[in-house]
Amino acid sequence: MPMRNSDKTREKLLAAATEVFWEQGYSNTSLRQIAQMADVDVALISRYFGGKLKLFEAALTAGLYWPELIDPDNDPIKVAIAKYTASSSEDHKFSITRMIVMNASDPQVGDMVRQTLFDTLVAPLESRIDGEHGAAQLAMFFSVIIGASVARHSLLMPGMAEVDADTHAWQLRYLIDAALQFEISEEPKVP
Amino acid sequence: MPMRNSDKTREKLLAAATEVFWEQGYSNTSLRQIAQMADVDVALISRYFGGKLKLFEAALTAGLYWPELIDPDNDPIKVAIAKYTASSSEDHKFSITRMIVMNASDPQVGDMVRQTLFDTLVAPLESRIDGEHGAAQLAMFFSVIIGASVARHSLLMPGMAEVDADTHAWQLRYLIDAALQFEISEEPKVP
DNA sequence: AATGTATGTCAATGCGTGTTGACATACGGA
DNA sequence: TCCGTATGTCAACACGCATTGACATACATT
Repeated sequence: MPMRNSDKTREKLLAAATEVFWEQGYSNTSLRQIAQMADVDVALISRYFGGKLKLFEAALTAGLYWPELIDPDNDPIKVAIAKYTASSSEDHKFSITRMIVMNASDPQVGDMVRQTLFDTLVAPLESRIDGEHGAAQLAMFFSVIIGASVARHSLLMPGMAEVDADTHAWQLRYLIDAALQFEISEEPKVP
Repeated sequence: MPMRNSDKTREKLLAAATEVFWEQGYSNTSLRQIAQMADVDVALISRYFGGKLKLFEAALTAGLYWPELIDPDNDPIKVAIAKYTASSSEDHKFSITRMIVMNASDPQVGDMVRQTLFDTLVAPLESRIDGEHGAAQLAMFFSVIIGASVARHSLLMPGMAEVDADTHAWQLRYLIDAALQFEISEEPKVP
């Protein structure tokens, strides 16, 4: 009793793929699992998307919440910080972590994930940063976000995983602030 | 022409397993690959180690370079920082990143990886840290190391991946210094 | 030298995977 | 109403995987 709406089928598949790919990574996810979750036959995935890799590619961009954080009309760094550390934090909390997980989970998709990360996150901010140590500050900015996100949500590091969202936001903004004030000094500050 | 030295065989298997597990993670590594690298029959793995999971468990502790960083006779934080950011940096550079990769590569081994991470890294420092914000500082300390390591070695973030070791060490020590000076203030510092 | 055990070799098994093709059915246009 | 195409269903394939058991060989002990 097939009803003629392949678009709906495609949407269901993409939705299921986005959810499970972002949660489990690439190689730990099977097409049968996605198909079952979408209540669709497995064969239709290869038919409609052309294979697992293509489906992953579609799910990668579909599940990316970060573009909302980039506001080209304002100072991008500040907007990103404000939005990330504010209410959106818990909504987007997995976005970075999942990105890391997906990048790490399979070398086959590593380049793809990294490229998407750069295009949607780093590049928009890169042209706006200035100053002598702008590049380093930007890298350290992301480094801090990545570390905090992984420590909190993936590694469940004590002192960071169990605290409430506000406390974590404070920790995060403190580190971000430090990262953005970085400049190379004569000697490292830690003995 | 089997020669009677099963210990040697076990060592070769463990060495190969350590190398490839730490590089590729759990589920992306096959026992056949390990066996081929060690020039040993696949069946001996299950015989000697009792399965893939047990072999991974052995390789996990065997490949951990971090215990060297913990010196119980001195201030552990400072020793860890000094050793990590100094010459050992490039030797151990992958240790943290690989830990993330292995943690992410398979949910089956996530708990094991995390437990090992805590037992060998966090716990030894945890009892030594003091002050009101000691726990948060420790978490942020690791958070910074994780973020910098992943950004530099796994995500290849521009501004952090292509710089030389000394420059990266400076960035790292700067962030560590900031993390250890953290205390909750009235208002976040970043507008 | 004979024997039993430790060690290594090989094949087979069962399972899950992504992908493909043959077939069936419902729909839209003639 | 009839036909061609779009959509869905099902089975099978070829592959790689971890694991197991039967068999062969080298060694240590007697």
